[in-house]
Amino acid sequence: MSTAEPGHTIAVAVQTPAHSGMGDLLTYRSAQPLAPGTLVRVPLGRREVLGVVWEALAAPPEGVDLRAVAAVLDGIAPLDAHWRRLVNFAARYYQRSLGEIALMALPPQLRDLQPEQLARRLRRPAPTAQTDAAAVPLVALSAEQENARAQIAAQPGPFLLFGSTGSGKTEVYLRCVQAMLAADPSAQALVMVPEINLTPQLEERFIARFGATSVVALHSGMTNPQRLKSWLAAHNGSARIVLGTRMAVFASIPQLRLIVVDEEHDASYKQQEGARYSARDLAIWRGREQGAKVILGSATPSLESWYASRPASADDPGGRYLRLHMPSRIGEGALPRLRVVNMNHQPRRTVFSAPLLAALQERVERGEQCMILLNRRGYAPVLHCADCDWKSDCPHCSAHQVFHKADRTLRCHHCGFTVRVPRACPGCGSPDITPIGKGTEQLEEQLATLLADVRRPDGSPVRVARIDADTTRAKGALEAQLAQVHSGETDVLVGTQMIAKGHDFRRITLVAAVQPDGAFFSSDFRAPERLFSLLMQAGGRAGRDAQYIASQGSRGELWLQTFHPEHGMVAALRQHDYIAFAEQQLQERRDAAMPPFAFQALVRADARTQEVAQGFLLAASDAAYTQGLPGLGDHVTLYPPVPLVIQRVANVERVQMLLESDNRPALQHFLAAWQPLLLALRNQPEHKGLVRWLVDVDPLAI
DNA sequence: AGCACGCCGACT
DNA sequence: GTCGGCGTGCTC
Repeated sequence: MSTAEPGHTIAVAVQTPAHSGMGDLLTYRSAQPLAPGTLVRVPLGRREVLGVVWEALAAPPEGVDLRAVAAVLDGIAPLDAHWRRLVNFAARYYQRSLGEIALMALPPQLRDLQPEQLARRLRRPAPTAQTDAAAVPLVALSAEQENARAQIAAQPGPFLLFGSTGSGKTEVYLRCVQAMLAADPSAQALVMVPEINLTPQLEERFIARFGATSVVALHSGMTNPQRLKSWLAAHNGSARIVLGTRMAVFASIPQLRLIVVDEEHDASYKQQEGARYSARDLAIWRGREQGAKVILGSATPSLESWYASRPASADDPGGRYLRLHMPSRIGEGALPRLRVVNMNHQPRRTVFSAPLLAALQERVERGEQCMILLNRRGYAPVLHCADCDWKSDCPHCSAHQVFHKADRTLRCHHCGFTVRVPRACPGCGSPDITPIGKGTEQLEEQLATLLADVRRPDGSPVRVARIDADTTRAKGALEAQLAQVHSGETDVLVGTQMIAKGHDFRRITLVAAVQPDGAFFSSDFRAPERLFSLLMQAGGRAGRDAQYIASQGSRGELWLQTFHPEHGMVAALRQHDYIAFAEQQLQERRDAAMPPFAFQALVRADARTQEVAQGFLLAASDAAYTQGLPGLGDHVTLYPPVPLVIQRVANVERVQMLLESDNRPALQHFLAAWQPLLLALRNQPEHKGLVRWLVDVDPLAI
């Protein structure tokens, strides 16, 4: 077809397959010059795809027959250099192609809209505002809040807003956004929360303060048309405030001046599939690049952020962040008291110890609410045959199928494989098959029995409810169930950690973790950090309504049932002392040369057999040594491949290899140089059974 | 990743 | 005789 026709040669980012061996950018020709950032539709094979013009090339590359750009989406202003630099950085840092990140960052509906359809969409008049900013009189800030606000106004940041649950961090965010919007009539703000569930309540608060026209939300729970609409409003500047989950960090926000990352320690900010980016870390990078202040907020910061915000001392210039501390609870609500039950002194197999049961009963009789936490869905994690030792193993995974009593199924939580519960043992026919261990379903059932005779103040029987991923599968189910708790209909709420996050249950005065011990001695070095954060957050739920609690003459309590009451974390929890806990954890990390004192990446291979997966990583390791890749041996350490904790999922064997470095750029250089070697290996016949391989930079768990 | 082409089994 | 199974190969 075409030869050296006149026209312009342009490089376009399209969604090329991550490891197809194609370059980042494909080259096309265009009759008109096209500015970088312009959205175009280009032919790719037999289809036509969305692309982003990345740069104009002086000359077409040798030996490729260029095809012409099919259409230009000129109704949308080109993406600016800030956005393109963010995409470029994320692609390099997380070892993905430019096109993959660029397309991931755009609203999905743009991919399948023809220019005419888009033009029609853009002509549609924007609905006029239903809600104006309410003239709500502002409550006065506490001295701590005022100090934080003033520091954020005066300093460049980034800031770590370290404020306990109930210290009023959200009000500080609101004031900072308000000040920034007032100072600059075109300025925009980005506010991120870890989970979709938390966006509605945040949206409500921001709309009440700033009006519905200035606020848009961006998260995966929205429909594609909604997402497009929000994205366009952020892109053209009509939305002053963008609220969203981690994906919002990639929104085009040309006049971005402030970024808030609430609950910055939360693991949800790290994407766990595809491009494994950290929205919190990208927010820091984006803020610096685009000249926006960044506020990270948490009651239990990640150790990374805690370390990065350490104050300067005689022999240490201090961290890159400015730490702002707000230790007090608004309304003088006392922090909950910690109650520890030593399970070594309880009868074996006790689930609810006598003292905890008595406390629950007492609270219910007083009309108060309780919350029981257990991180395991279902009735029991495994079924077992007493005669032949059969266990309900998933045939496709190296994991047990979980017994769900409600619908009489055995379900694998890793691949979804579900069967009906057998009447007799599939191994030997014995009828003596019994559930081992406890899940939330069973706790709910047992509590209902144990508290059957307990009466609420009005004489009605106790009501036990459960909230977990199983009870909230249907759309709107979570909201409905939360509303039941708020209305006081529920006395005792059993659930997984999803009930501990962010939801304000004002009348809960007791929170109990019945089996937290797993995390004390987990192989995952971040498990203690996560448990501490969860318990502090959950404990913060207990007794937020200070007046109510005072009127009852009681105090919020956090109960722990543990076989290890001497564990250091227990003491730190008792004192509500995040600082002591963090310092102790940091010391351990420093001694073991772990993050934040070292930088990590994982390379994982998925294959049909364990041998192929291992073989691929061994070959990758060998290749790195024979090629003498930069940094290997002095700055970068390669560890031997090991199977994942759950070795096989859906009949795919999974092996991973840890890389560690004392220097972030060195690790980056190494990974970039390694990538082409991995690609070449993949095509060798001895690695035929390889399903995929992936790189996880700054992994959360190893 | 899509989406083709390509060469072998049970249906209108 | 076709509809369709998923093996493998390509996309500026």
